Amino acid sequence: VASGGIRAVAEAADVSVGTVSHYLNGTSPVSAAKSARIQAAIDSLGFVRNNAGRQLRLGRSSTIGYIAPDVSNPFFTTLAEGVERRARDAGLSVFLANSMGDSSREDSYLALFEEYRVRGMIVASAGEIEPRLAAVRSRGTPSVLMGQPASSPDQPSVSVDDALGGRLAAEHLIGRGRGRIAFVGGPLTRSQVRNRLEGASAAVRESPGVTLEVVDVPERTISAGHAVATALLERPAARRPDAVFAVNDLLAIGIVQTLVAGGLRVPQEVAIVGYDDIEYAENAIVPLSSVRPPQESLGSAALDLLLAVAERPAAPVDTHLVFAPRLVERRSSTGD
Amino acid sequence: VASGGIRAVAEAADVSVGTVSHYLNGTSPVSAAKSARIQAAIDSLGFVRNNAGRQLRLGRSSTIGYIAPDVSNPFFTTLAEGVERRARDAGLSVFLANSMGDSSREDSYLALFEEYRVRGMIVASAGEIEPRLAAVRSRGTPSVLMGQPASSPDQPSVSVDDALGGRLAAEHLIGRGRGRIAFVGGPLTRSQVRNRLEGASAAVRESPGVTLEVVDVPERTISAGHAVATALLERPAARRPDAVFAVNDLLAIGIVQTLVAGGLRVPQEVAIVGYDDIEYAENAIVPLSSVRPPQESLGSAALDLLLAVAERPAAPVDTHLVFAPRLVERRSSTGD
DNA sequence: TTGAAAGCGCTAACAG
DNA sequence: CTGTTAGCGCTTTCAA
Repeated sequence: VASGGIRAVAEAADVSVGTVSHYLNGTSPVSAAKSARIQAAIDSLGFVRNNAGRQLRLGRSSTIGYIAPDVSNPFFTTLAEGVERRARDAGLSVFLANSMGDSSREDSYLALFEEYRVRGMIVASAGEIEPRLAAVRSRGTPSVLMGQPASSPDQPSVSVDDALGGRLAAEHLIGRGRGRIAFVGGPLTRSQVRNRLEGASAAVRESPGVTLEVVDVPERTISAGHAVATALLERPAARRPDAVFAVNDLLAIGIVQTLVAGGLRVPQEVAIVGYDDIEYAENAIVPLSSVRPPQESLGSAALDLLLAVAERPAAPVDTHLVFAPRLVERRSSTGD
Repeated sequence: VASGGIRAVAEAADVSVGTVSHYLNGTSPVSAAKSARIQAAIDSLGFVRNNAGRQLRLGRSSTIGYIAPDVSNPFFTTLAEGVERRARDAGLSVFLANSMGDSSREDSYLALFEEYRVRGMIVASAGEIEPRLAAVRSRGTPSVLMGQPASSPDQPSVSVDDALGGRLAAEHLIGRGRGRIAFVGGPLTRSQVRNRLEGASAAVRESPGVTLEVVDVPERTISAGHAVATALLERPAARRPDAVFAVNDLLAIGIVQTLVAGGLRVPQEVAIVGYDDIEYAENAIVPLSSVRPPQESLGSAALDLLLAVAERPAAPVDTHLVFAPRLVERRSSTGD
């Protein structure tokens, strides 16, 4: 059964509370005899340091908050691992919160972390969150926006060069001789989607004779991919694209599955490139070529940036980090 | 920029700290005039309630901790959603921690949540964690073990009847006329794996003429499934099983993919049943039959149980909840 | 090395 | 309705 705090320990060990604190934190040397007595008291009392008291006194916590829109997307999990690893090195802990893409949940976790006085937050959001982060920042809690470049210079962010990613995908397909490319993705209100399309578009523009068709989809799931591919199969062969660039891997996987099931050969008749390089990409029926953001680096970079701005709020460092993705070539686009 | 606490607000609004506290918590009515002044002060000062002070005073927090071994497994995420939904109804928040299957991380989050004095924890662990939970419990923090039935009567747990799940899968395959079943999974040190096998085994034992082969695998991933299926394809047709029961869906998906790619017809030549019914199961090349635990209920039941034992530590309630899974039939086992 | 004591921000009991 | 006040458990000067 739980018992008193540091005071009870002090009494049981017949020392002062200050000494117990020093023993606990190594703030100042404690004699061997007293150390032993203190430890014995801790064990027999089942003492656990109360973080509320500690944090109240210290004025700050050593926890950072990470808000992800969709914990079930492997992409965000990989990021979280990078964040955690680096946090651990810095002696910090990470609390995860799952906003499920819902902005009211996002808000309530933002508020919760603020009340907990976390050292800072890392926020991956699908929506318009900068104003909220600005408010939080003005009250003293720093944050790093993850996944999209911040528009305000005061808001640190870590993101991926999606236009470059789109360009890499398109250039690769064009380089393999494809001339009728379909871009599958949406909605274009998302900057990530828009930028990937723009990059692909630029590459196509520079290649005479190559066309780019846009297939807008509301969701980026495997089933959405099935639907798109079903429609593609119904077209006469001449009007079908000979290459597909899907805005994420789930879509791409759905497309590949349905095309193959429908008798089309991938990549001979239709080559496919996805985006994110999630674990399932490598293990799809036809291993999927994919644009790969440097997921591990993103997470640790976000934490480093957060620490940097937390130390010196008037940040002289460059606070808008953009990482370059690279293309991972697999059979879905190179196996012919 | 952040500023003082409740006292600064009181001064700015020209009221007492008690009144501010009452305003904040609705503990006692506050006149309209003062309410307005207080709110104005809060806004202009950017005041945010300090949880450390609050919690120190209250003596307990309204947060619960959830430790998952693998946030990227959709199964645990679905559980987490159930937990969160119910927590929200009860006015509680949930902090997620990702142990990545590593028991030292598990330990450090356990300790962290304990220092934070969470109302309780929900712990999904792959390993031997009961002794640790017992220690934590003896110091005053209640917990619910998720995914495996606790062996101690004092440790509340929420789990799935895996033996029943195994039985359902096997009976279904036998009922469809299959006689040579392969159980693919491992390691048998995991109780979940062992129980699923036992259930299947019992069903086979009751069906004369039916055989059950065990294919032990160290991992339960898509690639492990690929490896198993590759080996299966190399066997002469007569020595191949006519049905496969895979201990989870990732394995099953890998197996289906490789078999189909190898020219075998699923389910005509080999029928397949998986376990967990993750989202990808429904969207596999051949939609996968799968044993489905009641994921939504599991999460909310765990939270309810936690609250129940937190209220009355000498629990008269039944603290070992076991849920029955059901079989979801899809084409991989019924499409012939 | 050790002890004594102040005070972090907040809530709730009590008195008005 | 509102103000005063006593701690919640901890760290950290400051002296000894």
